[in-house]
Amino acid sequence: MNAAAAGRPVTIREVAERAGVSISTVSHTFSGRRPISAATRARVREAAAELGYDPNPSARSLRTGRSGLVGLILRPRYAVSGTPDRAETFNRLVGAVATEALRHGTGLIHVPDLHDPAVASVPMDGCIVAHPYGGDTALAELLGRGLPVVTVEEDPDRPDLPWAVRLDYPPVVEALLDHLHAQGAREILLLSGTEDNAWNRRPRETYAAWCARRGLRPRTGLLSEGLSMPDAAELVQPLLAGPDRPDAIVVATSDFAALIAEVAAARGLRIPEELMLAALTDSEHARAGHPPITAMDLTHEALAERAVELMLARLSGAETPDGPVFLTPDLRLRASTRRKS
Amino acid sequence: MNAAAAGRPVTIREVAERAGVSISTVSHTFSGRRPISAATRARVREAAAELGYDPNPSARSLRTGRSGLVGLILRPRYAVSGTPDRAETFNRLVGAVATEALRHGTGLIHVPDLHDPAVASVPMDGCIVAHPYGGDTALAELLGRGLPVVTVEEDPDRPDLPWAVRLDYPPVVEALLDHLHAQGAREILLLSGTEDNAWNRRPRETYAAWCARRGLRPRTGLLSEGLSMPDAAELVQPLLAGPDRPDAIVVATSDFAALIAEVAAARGLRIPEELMLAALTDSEHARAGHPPITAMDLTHEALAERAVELMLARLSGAETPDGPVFLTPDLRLRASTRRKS
DNA sequence: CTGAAAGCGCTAACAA
DNA sequence: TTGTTAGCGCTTTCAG
Repeated sequence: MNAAAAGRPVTIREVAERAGVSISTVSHTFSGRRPISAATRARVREAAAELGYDPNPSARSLRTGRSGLVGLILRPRYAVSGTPDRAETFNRLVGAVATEALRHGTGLIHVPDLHDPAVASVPMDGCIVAHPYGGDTALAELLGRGLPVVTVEEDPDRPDLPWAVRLDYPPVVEALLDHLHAQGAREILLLSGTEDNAWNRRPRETYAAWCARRGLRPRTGLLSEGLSMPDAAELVQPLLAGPDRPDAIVVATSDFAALIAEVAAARGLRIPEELMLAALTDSEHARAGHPPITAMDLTHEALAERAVELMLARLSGAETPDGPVFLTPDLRLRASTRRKS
Repeated sequence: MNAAAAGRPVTIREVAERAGVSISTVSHTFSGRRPISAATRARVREAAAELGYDPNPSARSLRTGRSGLVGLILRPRYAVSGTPDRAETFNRLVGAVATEALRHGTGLIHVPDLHDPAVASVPMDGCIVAHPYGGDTALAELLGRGLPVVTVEEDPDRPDLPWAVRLDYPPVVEALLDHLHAQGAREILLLSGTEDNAWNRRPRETYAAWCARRGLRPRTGLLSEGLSMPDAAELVQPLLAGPDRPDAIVVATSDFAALIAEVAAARGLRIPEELMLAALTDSEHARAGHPPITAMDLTHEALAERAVELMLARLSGAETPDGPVFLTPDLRLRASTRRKS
C-alpha cells in the first residue's frame, strides 16, 4: 500500500527519493521549465505514477503567487433564497459562468461571505462580481485588496469601471415602452425591485426620460424581490382596483408579472385588452404564463461568456480596455402586450 | 498609499510590525485559538484594517492541510456542451450545489479537467462527483488519492459506496410503466441514452424485469445524448414508420421526447391516442410541450442538498454511513400519457 | 543536465 | 499573556 492509499498525501520529496533524483528535477519534469533528459523524465514520471503523486496546489500557489482559480460572487441577496424566478436567473448565470470557466480550463470558486471572518478566504487570482449594488461594499473591498475584478453589470455608482460587461438597457426599455404606447397604453406603471442595482436603476431612468419626452405622467412603484407571493399579491391588489388603474404594467421580476396576471384574471381584467403586462427579466413563468408574458431576457449566458473572457484576458496581462463591454438585452414580445387591432 | 493599494499583498509580518507585536499574536488574534488581551487585540485589528490585511489562503492551507473548499465535478460529458435540456439539468444541479454550499459558508470549486496536466489542480478538502460513469476513472483517481468523495448518484459498477446520494429508480420507473400499461400500451419502446451511468442503466434494468414479469417483449434502443436535433430526428423517423411501431415510447432526455412529439405530429400520429410519450428527466421542454410530456424529475435540488450535507458531515469526521442515502424521483404525469377513456 | 538551498506566509509547538 | 521558531510542499535561483 502506497502513501496515497494510506491517506497521507504524496510529496515531491518521496517522488524524488524513489526516482533517485533531487526534488528540483521532479519539479522541472512536470513544469517543463528546464530541459530534463528523457531517461530521467521517464524515471520520475514512473515514480510519480506509482506513488500516486499529485502536486499540492496550496504549496504551489504560495510559492508562485497564483492559484489559477477565478472567484465568483453573486451579489443580489435574493439570488440564493429563491423563488423560481430568482432560482432560474441565478442558475443560468452560475451555470453559464461555470461552463465558460471549464471550457477555458480554469477552476471557478463560488466565494462564500467575504465579510464573515469565520469563513476562510479563498485563493483566487481574480474575481467576477455579478450584479453589484450601488456603492457595492464587496466590490470596494476586493478592489481595495488590489485583486483583479471584472463585474457583470456595473456598480451603478461607478459606471465607468472599464473591466465590466454591461447591459445596454435604454434602447430596449424604450422599445418596450414604445411598443406599449403603440398598442394604446397611456398609463404605464413601472414596478421596480428594491435592490439598488443597475437592473432596477437603469430602466427607471429610461422610463422617466421617456415619459418626459412623451409628455406622459410617470407612474412608479416598488415591489421588493424578497416578497412572498401572498405579500406581493396584497400589494398588487389595490393597484388594479381604483378607477385610475394603469393600462399597462412593467414589473421587474417575471414571477410577479405572472402573479399580476392571476390577480387581474381574478378581477375579470382581460390581458392584454384591458391591461398589458411586461417583465424586465425572462423566465419560464413568463414563457408559460396565461397569456405568455412579454419580457426582457438578460442574456445571462452572453454576460457570463464575456465576463470570463474579460477576466482571463486581464489575468494574462491585457491592456485596460477603453470602457465596458455592452450587450443588448433581448426583448421578447408575447401575447400579454399584443392587442389585436 | 498602503501596500494593498499598491498591488502588493499585505502579510502577517507587516501587521505585526505595525501593531508592535509578534506574528504569532497576529495569527492568534484572528484564529482566536489562544487568549489575547483586549488591548492587544484592538491594536492588531486596527493595524490589519489600516493596511488592508487579508490572510493568504494558500499559506494557511499549506500549513493546516485544509482549505475549507469543496470541489464539484460534473461527469456527464454532455453537461457542458448543451442542448437546452442538458443546460437546464446542469444549471439546476450546479446552482443547487452552489446555493447549498454558500448556505453552509463553504466555498465551492468547479474542478476543471482532472486529467489535463496543463490545468492546475485545486485545493479541495473533499469532492462531490456528480453522475459518475460505470467504473468512473475520475472517481477512482480521487479515491486513489485518498480524498473524501461523495457522489451524486452512484457509480453503477460500485453501487455500495456508502458516501453517496442515490436515486431510487425502480419503483418510479415501474409506476410509469404500469401507468402506460393501464392506459393500454402493450408495445413500449425504451430509448436510453448512451452515457453509461445510473440514470441510463437502472431504468433499463427495471424495464427488462418489468417486461419479464408482465410477459411482454422488451423493445429497447439507444439515442445518444450528444446527438443534434436533426440527427436524432433521422434516427427517430423509422421507429414511427413501420407497421410494428410502438404504442408508447419512454425516452431518456426530454428534448428528444419533444422531438419525437414533433415527428409524430408531422406523421399525423396523435398523442396520446396513438402514441404515448414519457421522458426520464424533466425540463421546460416537457412541461411546455404540445402536449405536455410526462417526465420523471430527478430532484436535483434535493440531491444537491443531501450531497453537500453528506460532504460536510464527512469532513467533520462523521461515521461512515451504513449505505447510500436514497431519494425518490418525482413522476410527473402529463397529457402525453393520459388517454381519455 | 542536475543538485542544494532559500523562502513564499502562515500555524502551532515550545519557551518565557 | 506574548514571543521565537520550525516547517508545511513547492518553485526557482545559484552552483556545479
